[in-house]
Amino acid sequence: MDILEGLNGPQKEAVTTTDGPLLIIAGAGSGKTRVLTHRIAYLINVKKVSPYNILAITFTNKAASEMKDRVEKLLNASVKNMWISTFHSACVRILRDGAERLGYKRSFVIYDTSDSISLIRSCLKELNLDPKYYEPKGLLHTISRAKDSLMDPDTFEKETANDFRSKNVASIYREYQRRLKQLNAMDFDDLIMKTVELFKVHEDFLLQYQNMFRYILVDEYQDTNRAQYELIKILSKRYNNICVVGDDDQSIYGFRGADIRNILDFERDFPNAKVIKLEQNYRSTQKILNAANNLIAHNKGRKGKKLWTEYEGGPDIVLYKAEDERMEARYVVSSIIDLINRGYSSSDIVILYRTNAQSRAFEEELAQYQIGYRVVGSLRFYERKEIKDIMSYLRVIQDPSDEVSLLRIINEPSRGIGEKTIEQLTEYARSNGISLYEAAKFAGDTDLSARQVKGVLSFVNIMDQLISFKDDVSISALVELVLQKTGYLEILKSENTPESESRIENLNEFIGAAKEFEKDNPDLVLEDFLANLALVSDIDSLEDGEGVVMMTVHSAKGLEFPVVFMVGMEDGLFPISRALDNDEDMEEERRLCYVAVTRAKERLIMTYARTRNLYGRTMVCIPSRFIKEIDIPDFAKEPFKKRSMSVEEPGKVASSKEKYAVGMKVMHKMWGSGIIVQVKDMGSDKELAIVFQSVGLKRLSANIAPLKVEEG
DNA sequence: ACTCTTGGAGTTTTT
DNA sequence: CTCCAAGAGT
Repeated sequence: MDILEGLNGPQKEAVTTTDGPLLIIAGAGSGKTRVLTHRIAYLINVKKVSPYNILAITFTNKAASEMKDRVEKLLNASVKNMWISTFHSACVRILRDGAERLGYKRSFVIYDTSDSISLIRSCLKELNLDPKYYEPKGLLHTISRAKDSLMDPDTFEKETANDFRSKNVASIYREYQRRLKQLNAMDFDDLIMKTVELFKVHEDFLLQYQNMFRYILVDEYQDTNRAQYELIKILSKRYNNICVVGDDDQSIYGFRGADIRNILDFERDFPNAKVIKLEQNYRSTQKILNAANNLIAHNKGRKGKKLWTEYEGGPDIVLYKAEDERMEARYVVSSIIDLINRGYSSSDIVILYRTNAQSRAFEEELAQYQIGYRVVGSLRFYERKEIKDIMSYLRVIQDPSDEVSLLRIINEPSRGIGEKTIEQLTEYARSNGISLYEAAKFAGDTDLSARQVKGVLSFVNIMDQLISFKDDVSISALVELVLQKTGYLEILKSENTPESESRIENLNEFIGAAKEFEKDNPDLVLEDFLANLALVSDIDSLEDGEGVVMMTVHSAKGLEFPVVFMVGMEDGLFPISRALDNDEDMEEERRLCYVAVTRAKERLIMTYARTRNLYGRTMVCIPSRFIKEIDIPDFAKEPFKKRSMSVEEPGKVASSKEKYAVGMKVMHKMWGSGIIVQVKDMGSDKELAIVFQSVGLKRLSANIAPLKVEEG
């Protein structure tokens, strides 16, 4: 098979220019992933490069596994051991190899954001600083940015202002790093920073990896931060075969430390670099691309490119002015009903907003008309309490000296171990130079009351038992044992609320993830599972399914939909108020808007409201400046039938897989649990009458209502 | 140690 | 308005 078949001119050139620095500017929908995967295949099949000499880096696990799949298909061979991974996973792999040179144990644990925040809280306590004036979240952000720029605490102290507060922030950073090392832990930013440090200090170690990674590819280069830039710069220095792919117009993570200068200055940083632009778009109509091109032309800090397509036709872009946010939601939902009547599937449609809080009005309106929907990413899987709890249990089983995790679960579920008890145990641990967990074992020797000792020992007993099971049972079985022995599951079951049910569901999903991990990696153990888990967080990322999709513009990056609604197009909301008086922020907002526009394949509908309730006050809004900037004569006035709320022809709507019957218990997304009291046959659909605990009797369509049948 | 009340804040978030 | 976190009260 010819690897170059079906590629356009610039794409071909991007695939075959294998040696030397190469920057590929890949516009939205220009076949970027295609180029990357074909390039890897070309290196291996045509250039006879060993797969082990290639390092391909992406930003998300999803992107990495997608790339792996596609390369495997192209090569018709497994690439399981190839280095196609995220920055973070690649660094973990390197650090497991070299952490000992930095004074960490090979088995270091990875802290996620909330672990880091708890640790900062504990540092503040240690330093006697008030969390009111030193907000842990803000501190983590500051520290994180420092690490993104490769500033250690000493450099940080020198580089920042010489005032009292900054000095304290520097000492918090120093204390935080000291504690992390003591706990044998690294946070997300350490993974990159420490890898760079390792390479800078140990030349032999660096040489080994430089020789290994003779060809380096980086995806989403516009989103790299300083540390990531240094990492690839240092790794590619010997062979100089560095290919980066990105779109400066889609850099939207500046607030997380992404530095757009990395892509803008690539040619300066890597002399003799070749630049290839991919401007032909295979996704959207020309009308949508015109809007995108017009908008982004208002940015100054960019390389400049113009997307084009062979698809000239397409419907006009729609602009709708609503009286307020409720009317906005009504218009959007009535348009959705109309589109479904015309044959679109609900899953073809996405509602994009700037802030998560905006989803509410649309959820309510969609639920009212029984249209299924999915909200993406407001609360992520690994941030849920029950998942954090089970993860903490597993971490303590793996390493009882992991104090942050221990503190999280020592009284979860409640066993009467309160603040006082923990304080005394910590004191005992300090004065005897032992870990908190060991101190708990000796609870009987402390001056705790009999009741306190009982609680602590019952916890230690359960944990010791679980630890003894660790090496003998599978990971998923261990998870189930934890849930059972600690009584965690039982307590959730007895609560019997929609909330507890969903927690149980999440825990089952977690067990499922553990089983999958065992299947994919039969030779790996709990330690590996935990390391993997800290980095794989988007278990509930968008899967194929039915229902209108709702998400922030940020989470929409990389996705495409036939129909895109961009809502809340008002100055102060999008662009967000904080960007109004800052040119740099405004340009990032504009790029964000560009990302939103370029998600649309066929139809783009923008809406704004004249007034909007914000924090209980009614605000008068002005239309987003981006609407003017898009400046196209193609805006249609009233393209949809006004408020046609009835669905005469269901069109291509969700088919109900479940069979409903009177007496069944069901769960509704909005209204919680209810019981079916009547089922009416309506041809291809069924009308269900359901009595909900929360709202009483409702009549819903079986085909489109977001319902789940409860067991039993 | 748990529950209720009050107050303060309220973008985005691939790892 | 509405969600959380910290403080007071039981």
